[in-house]
Amino acid sequence: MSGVVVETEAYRGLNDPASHAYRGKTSRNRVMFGPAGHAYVYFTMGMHYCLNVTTESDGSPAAVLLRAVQPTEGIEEMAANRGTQDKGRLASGPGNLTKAFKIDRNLNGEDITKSDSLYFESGRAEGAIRMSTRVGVSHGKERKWRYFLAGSPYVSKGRPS
DNA sequence: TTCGTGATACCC
DNA sequence: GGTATCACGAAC
Repeated sequence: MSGVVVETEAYRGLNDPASHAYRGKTSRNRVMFGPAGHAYVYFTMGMHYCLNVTTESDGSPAAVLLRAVQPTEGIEEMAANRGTQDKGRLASGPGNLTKAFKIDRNLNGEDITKSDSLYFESGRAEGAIRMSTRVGVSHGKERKWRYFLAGSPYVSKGRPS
């Protein structure tokens, strides 16, 4: 299975009230404090996993949340995982994304620079990248740290310009 | 719009 | 020990 990332959000620990790392290191967010290039997978809202990739150096908590992916390979498998045929929504939203790709806590802390099961390739989607405020965040709205591919049907619902 | 859902973190 | 909060999604 693979796809093109079309929507992300940035979280930078200290001084970012929306970040899990804002209140310091905990057992849950510890991988955010580690070196860059690791997967941070957490369970939230009682039913959703979210996939992040850590950035910055060891001791500096920061991560990028992957919010939406445009599926390219393994679409049938993702559809089966999601229980829907709606191609435009297979991975549109953090919870949907992890479900489509079967991502769970087994991948928490995975080194994506070495892993065979989860990794990224360089490249860039066609189209304009736009920024907006992050979704579902009550504080820190002055930071427009949500990035998405303009006009893509694969980004999650609610597309402020 | 509303409601389900459960881990986490923080308050006793 | 209890409980308020939450980087959400699906159904209505």
